[in-house]
Amino acid sequence: MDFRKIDNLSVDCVLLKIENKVLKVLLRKRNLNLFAENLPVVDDWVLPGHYVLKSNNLGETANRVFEELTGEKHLNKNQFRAYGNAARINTETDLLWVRSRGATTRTITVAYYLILASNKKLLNSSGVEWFNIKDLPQLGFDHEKIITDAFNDIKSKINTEPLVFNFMPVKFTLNELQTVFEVLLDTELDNRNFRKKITSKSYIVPLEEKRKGQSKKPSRLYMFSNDVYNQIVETGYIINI
Amino acid sequence: MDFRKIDNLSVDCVLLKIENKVLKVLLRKRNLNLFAENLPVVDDWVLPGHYVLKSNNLGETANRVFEELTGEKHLNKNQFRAYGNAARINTETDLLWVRSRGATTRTITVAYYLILASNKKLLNSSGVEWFNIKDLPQLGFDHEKIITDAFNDIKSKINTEPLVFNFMPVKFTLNELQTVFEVLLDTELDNRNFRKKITSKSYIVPLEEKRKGQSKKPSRLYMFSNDVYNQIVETGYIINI
DNA sequence: TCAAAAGTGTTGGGCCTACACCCATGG
DNA sequence: CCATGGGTGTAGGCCCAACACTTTTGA
Repeated sequence: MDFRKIDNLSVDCVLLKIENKVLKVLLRKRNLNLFAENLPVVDDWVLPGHYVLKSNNLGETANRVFEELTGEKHLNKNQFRAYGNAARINTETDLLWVRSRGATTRTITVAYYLILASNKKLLNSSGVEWFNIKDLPQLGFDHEKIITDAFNDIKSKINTEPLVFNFMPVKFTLNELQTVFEVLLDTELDNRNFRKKITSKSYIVPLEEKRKGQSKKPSRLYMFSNDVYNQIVETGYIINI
Repeated sequence: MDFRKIDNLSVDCVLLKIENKVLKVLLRKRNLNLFAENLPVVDDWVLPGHYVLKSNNLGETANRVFEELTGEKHLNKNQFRAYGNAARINTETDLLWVRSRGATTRTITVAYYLILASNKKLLNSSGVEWFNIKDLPQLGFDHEKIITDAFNDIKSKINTEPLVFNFMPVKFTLNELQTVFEVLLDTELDNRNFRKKITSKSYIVPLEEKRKGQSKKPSRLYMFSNDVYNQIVETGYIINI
């Protein structure tokens, strides 16, 4: 195992979750005081990421970012684009920051998005915060574009890949699932029609269990079965909202 | 302009075209004789690519590969994935090859696909050859996987993005377009239904012109209008074969 | 005149949309 | 007993798939 980092290669992660009908991105505070006067020279937000170690794969690097934040392994992660323009790092603050890290100013970053279920909590949330994707703070580098690209990729895949279920806890209600679609697509859906479509899919399995307490009337729980989905997908079946 | 290359970063290009109802990939002969006996140590095929120069963007590097082969600029190109596993270069031949080039054995490659119209000819085709994507020769590195990934990406986008038209000359007949869909999706389509769908799209514009000579009966030519498409796309319109 | 590809319409069924009220429970 | 979110059925229309023959020309 070689723990030295490749000084021009990093992985950035767009962690996403839906909470209270809002799509949120996790950002890390970037802060650097160069002068005694305590004037922050760099004071904005960036995506969580890591330089890639000599012995690590790209995906392993994304896993590591995720583990440090959540304490958990194994996750759906999607690589969606690499960013490596020569002038990608060009503002004074970005250059300052990169140099302070002993990295090169021509850094390639490979971007992943990782979707968290709404009930997941972060293990370590110091220096890190969830932001509404429609109301982002000042971001460093080209990270605003990276977030936009991630969101667009997700939207483009939502009808053909079972991505949505990553936003869900293992057991979920149909109304919760509908909300996820509505938030991601930014529309309203007809509840009766939605239920018909969803319950017609063999890979969305109704459980005996009902959830009590959340609302007045108990609601039936469903789960997504990857096993069943993988059988079906061969014949071109998709979710079509 | 800094012409030194970044020794751990390359761009590989999957050039694709459809010819005689066959989807073809362009490969470059890889050949290296290390010993006087003239035994070829490396003798297989790889994707055309380049190391990235310090002053070049990733996309510019893809453009350069394309220009050297076709003599033309400006092209639709799609970045679809980066490959950077630590053990990505691991066979004896691949290691030998990379070292002979003075590059590092931990190289990240960013992959693009570029689609050529069926009537386009290569400017410089020495050391390079078109192969049926279903019948590839011995390939170096992980280039077989890269080609598979490219193909899957195209298939996944074919119904939602106007990718197919890149396989077409500017002016084309409906039957030619149908063939492209059939080759890419590996199915047969009903000619009457296909024509109805296609001619219902305002961005596929019939021309006055007819093509003579190719077949007995002259056939009407159509063109794809990006202008019109861009207007329409906002309202969620797509090609739906 | 015939071979070869271009081009053309209709019908039945399935699927999708639109739409309003009752149910089960907690407070 | 009432407030709250959970849950249900139908009818009309649109779209899609299935299907076979005529047209135009070159040879």
